[in-house]
Amino acid sequence: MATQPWSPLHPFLGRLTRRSVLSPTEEREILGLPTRLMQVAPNTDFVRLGETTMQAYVVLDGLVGRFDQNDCGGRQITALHIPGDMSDLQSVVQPRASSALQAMTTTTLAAVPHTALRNAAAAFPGIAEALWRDCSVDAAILAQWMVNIGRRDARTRLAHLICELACRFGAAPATGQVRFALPMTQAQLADATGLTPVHVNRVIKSLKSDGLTMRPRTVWIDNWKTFAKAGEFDEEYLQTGRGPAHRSK
Amino acid sequence: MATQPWSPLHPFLGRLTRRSVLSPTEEREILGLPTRLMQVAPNTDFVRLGETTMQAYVVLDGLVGRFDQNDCGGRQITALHIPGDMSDLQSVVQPRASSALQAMTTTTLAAVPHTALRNAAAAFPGIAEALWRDCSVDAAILAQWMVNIGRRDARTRLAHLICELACRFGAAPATGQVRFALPMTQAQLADATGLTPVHVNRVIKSLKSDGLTMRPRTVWIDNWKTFAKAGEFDEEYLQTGRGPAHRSK
DNA sequence: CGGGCCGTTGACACAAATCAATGTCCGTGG
DNA sequence: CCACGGACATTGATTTGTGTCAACGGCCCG
Repeated sequence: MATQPWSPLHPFLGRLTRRSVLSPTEEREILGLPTRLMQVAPNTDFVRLGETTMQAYVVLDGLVGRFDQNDCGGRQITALHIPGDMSDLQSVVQPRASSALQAMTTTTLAAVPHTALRNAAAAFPGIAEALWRDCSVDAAILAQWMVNIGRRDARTRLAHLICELACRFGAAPATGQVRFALPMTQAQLADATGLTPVHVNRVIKSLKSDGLTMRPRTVWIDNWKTFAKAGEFDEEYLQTGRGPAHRSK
Repeated sequence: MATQPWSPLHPFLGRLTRRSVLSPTEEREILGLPTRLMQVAPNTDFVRLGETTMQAYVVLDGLVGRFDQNDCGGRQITALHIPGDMSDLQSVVQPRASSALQAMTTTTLAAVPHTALRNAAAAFPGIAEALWRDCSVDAAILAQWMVNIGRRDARTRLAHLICELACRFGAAPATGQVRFALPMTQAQLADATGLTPVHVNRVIKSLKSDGLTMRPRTVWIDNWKTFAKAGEFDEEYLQTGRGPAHRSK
């Protein structure tokens, strides 16, 4: 890997190889995918509902939310994408966007054309499988969010979301203390949890008793184990450990 | 197609080709996949949480639910699979089950080994893409359910679910009247909507004023358009129309 | 005939939404 | 440098949708 060429897609490759086994050729193929870098201002959609896209977007820096709404304008965030994530992977097989993608802070993206991804997937079964697996992990996260929203009270719900983000950001959940940057407003947290901004505020206050401190852009957790229990959190579903090497022969 | 051999997987092929374009060879490949037929009694899990599976299951008859739970035993159904669906497609790339699969009525399944699916996907890029696309539509449905649970009140929520099922069952949403069989108890509807059985009951009664009648195993809707409005339902996300033929060259 | 599952209904409790202010920070422009 | 405005956070009072508890009824099936 010392001789790998530089590519903006390194974080993305890292995300893939954390879960899937790729051959050196396949890794080179990923890093060699054509990209177009772009920067997006906070609170602006870069994919709009119903739009047909020709590319998928790797998040390099910042935070991206997938936004859906009901008919009365109620917003629901159905996914959050952090650096390394391909925020629109499914658009490769489903180019018409069924929800909007919005940068939640100043965000740097690498756009990768669908054609390039599709050709890579067709030529290298290992890549196809890795991409498919990544979609599938996203779906597992979605299912957890559903349990969260459908069957947990506001306190547990918010704690669970924060735990998930702590894990995904790799904020050392082994140690007692956890601290990470989270560039989300309380209103955005409300949109992600199906709550009200006001109630999110109250819940945050209430979670102080479980060792949570939130300042504008940072999260502080006194004791990971305690707090994870408050959020009924079990990181299993994040598939942090790389699955067995399912290589098609 | 008149000369196609008989296969229990015809319904599954139909599901795939409604959304993806497959070559005749690829279609034959799908139909030729090895299967093992099995019948499952009502309310029994055929995939348990945490289990590692070696096959995926096509629903041939009946109804399958994907069950998750919180730590207090609250159940949440995160997906429903009707005949033609591959109920566990993601297990191909993620064999460790992150939720349980339960037959909700007497259900007939066709088990297809992962190895066969993976080999087919590796040999035929069109098949890989079709499978990937199907996973992706499931994810879109999941996202809609999240909006449903997170941002709609109980009435709208239940109406939306019923509309979705009506569409997926192909219950002629063009005409005014709709009628279809739905083998779910009110408690199961509650698990799917994040509500309480008692409240589901009340909401059903309330939805009578929008032309809904539910008898034990059948749903009756007087006027589809009226009722769809009550459920804020727009079938777009079900991807009923087949997407453009994204064939990798 | 009896027992269990499911649907139905009522009274009541409570979590979260709603409404409405006020406070704090921060960038911008006078 | 200070005044202003806007975005966010915070707090209180009040309402309401949904959950909870408990009982009863119908129906099927053994």
